[in-house]
Amino acid sequence: MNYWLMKSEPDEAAITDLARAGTLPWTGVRNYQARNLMRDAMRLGDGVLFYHSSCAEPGVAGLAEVCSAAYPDATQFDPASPYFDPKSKPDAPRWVHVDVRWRETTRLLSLKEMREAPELASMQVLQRGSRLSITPVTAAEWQAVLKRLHAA
DNA sequence: GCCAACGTTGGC
DNA sequence: GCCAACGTTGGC
Repeated sequence: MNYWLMKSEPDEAAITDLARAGTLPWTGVRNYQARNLMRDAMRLGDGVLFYHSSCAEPGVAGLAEVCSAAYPDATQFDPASPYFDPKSKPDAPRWVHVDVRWRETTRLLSLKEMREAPELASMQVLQRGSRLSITPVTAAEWQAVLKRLHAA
């Protein structure tokens, strides 16, 4: 069992959208490191911290889980999509993604609170210059986040 | 394979 | 809108 933090812009997909849909394909990843994590390291049932980014209140907004293996991202072949990649060919898809399933909509654990929490200081998403949209989370960090989320 | 130029991310 | 940090591109 592994744990991850996955960033989503709430304008595109907020935790409320995931709660409504049940599951969502994690489309639009166009970074090789993040793709490789989905393709090579994620397993069914892995825990996901659903993080809202590029918004007024960035932070962890809920919990989800990986519910599919990696498969080709259809948006890469769609010229009308902002994620269209003309260099990617259907017989050799460049971009893949997993599906995630909603588990829980939590209170917002803000980026500010995360930065102020000593037990979360090791989280990759908090490191200087970290931009990766998908980052691994240790079991200890996962437990620490859950403890905070479920505290008063 | 180097690396300068350019593009993107994402908090502020 | 700014800008630091990092990724990608493409000429050589």
